[in-house]
Amino acid sequence: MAATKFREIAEHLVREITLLPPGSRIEGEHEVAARFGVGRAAARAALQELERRLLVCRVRGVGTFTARRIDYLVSPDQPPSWSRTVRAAHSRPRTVVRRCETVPMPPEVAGPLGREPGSPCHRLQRRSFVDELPACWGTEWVPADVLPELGVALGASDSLDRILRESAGATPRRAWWRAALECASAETAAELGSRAGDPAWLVESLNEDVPSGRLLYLSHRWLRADTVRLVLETGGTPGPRPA
Amino acid sequence: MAATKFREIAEHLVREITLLPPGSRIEGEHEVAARFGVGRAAARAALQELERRLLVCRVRGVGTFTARRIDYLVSPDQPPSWSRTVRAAHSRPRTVVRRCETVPMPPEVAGPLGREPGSPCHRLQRRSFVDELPACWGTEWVPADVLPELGVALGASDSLDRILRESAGATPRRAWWRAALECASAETAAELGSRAGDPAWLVESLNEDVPSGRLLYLSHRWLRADTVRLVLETGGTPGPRPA
DNA sequence: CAGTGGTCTAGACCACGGG
DNA sequence: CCGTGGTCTAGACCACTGG
Repeated sequence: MAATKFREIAEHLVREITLLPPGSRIEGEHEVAARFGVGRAAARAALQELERRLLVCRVRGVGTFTARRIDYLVSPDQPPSWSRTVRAAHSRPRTVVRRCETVPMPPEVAGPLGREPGSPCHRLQRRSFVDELPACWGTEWVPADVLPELGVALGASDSLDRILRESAGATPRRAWWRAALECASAETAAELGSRAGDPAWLVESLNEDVPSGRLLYLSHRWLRADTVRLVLETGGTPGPRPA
Repeated sequence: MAATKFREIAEHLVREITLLPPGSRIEGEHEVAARFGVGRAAARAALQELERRLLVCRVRGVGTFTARRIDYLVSPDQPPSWSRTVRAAHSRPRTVVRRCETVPMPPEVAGPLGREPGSPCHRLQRRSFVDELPACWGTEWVPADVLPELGVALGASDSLDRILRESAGATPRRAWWRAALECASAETAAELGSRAGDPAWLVESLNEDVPSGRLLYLSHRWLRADTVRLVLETGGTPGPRPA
């Protein structure tokens, strides 16, 4: 099966590390090379193989660690909330506001949101973390009529979902979304703390208030594929539905 | 920006190959090493960087070529047809039946399809190609009451969508689906002609007949991420909808 | 058969992060 | 400062593909 040295080493290491909890430190390149009696290139190839399979995370100057990766379910049935989704995966969420400014709504945003182009709108740029590791970055467009004092509310909570529930009396839900896996541009990679060309999700979503159907905000976010295992699902359950 | 040799070479090559049509042959490792006056490891790293960004495709014993990658839109508004979707991307589709047998419907299939467990059902295993490159593999479960003679119909056409339209008088549409990006198991990778651990999409979908709402079949397919750029979208247009 | 990418050695120097 | 992973050389042999 694995006729090469580095694959045999990789298979050996897989069996060892699958037992360990996420974030555990494992052997580095030099140690693997010494333990298996191979050159550093072979040891390196083995660890890169594990990295490619998203089983380990390697950081220069620090070491090699078993991967932390969370499941992130995007569905109309799930609330569009970073903090809730991350906590559901037993990890710690955090979101940091990078910019929040009120601007005239651009036409490409006004169209989906059903507002007048040029009407006042909050442009919110944020980064989100899983266990303090950068995982998500993007922009939300919130019409001012939804919540005039968004900037003030962000001082009290970093969850947009929570703010809209508590300060705007809304119940957000994903009304429409689109997702694709891309290769990160240099700019996107910089925000995500990854490298240009690394795989990243682009998730666009339009969110509405459940009871009223009023459109609340438009979201445009990048997620690191090595940190977030995205699962995308249409609403409802797979099965016979009423006519 | 790119302080290393291999990144500079990679950037240089990116500018050259973005002008070329897909499938064009480009320089190999030895040529790149000679042209840029570096060792083979640096040349190799540069070409691997392009491969990681899905810009080139490398085959041992053959050479390095600019990538062919098609857009594959999964949406309730798009027909669930491999051949239609691939042709829409200006490529040649082909599907090969590996197995087609009539079996009692397993419970996990009967549930979503709203049939009795154990009722007769076609279990259809197929591989699909883009421009003769393996790209997709999976299973479809078609209740026998939808089309008793599925095996016969497959002799005339390799498109399940077309068969259902012409022989069963149905208009298939995706009623529900779920998608996630996984690392291929050894078995899946073998069917896709890729390597274990390579990224692959798992797309499950439940398809119905548009006018009647009758559930037609359940699909469970793997797609090579380096061949298919999957875009997943909910139905409808992003914008204000009628109440 | 010649040419391709895949693997591997035995070195070397470097950039980075933490104590 | 030391250890980490990142880069790189100059070789070598191999497996695979195509003509």
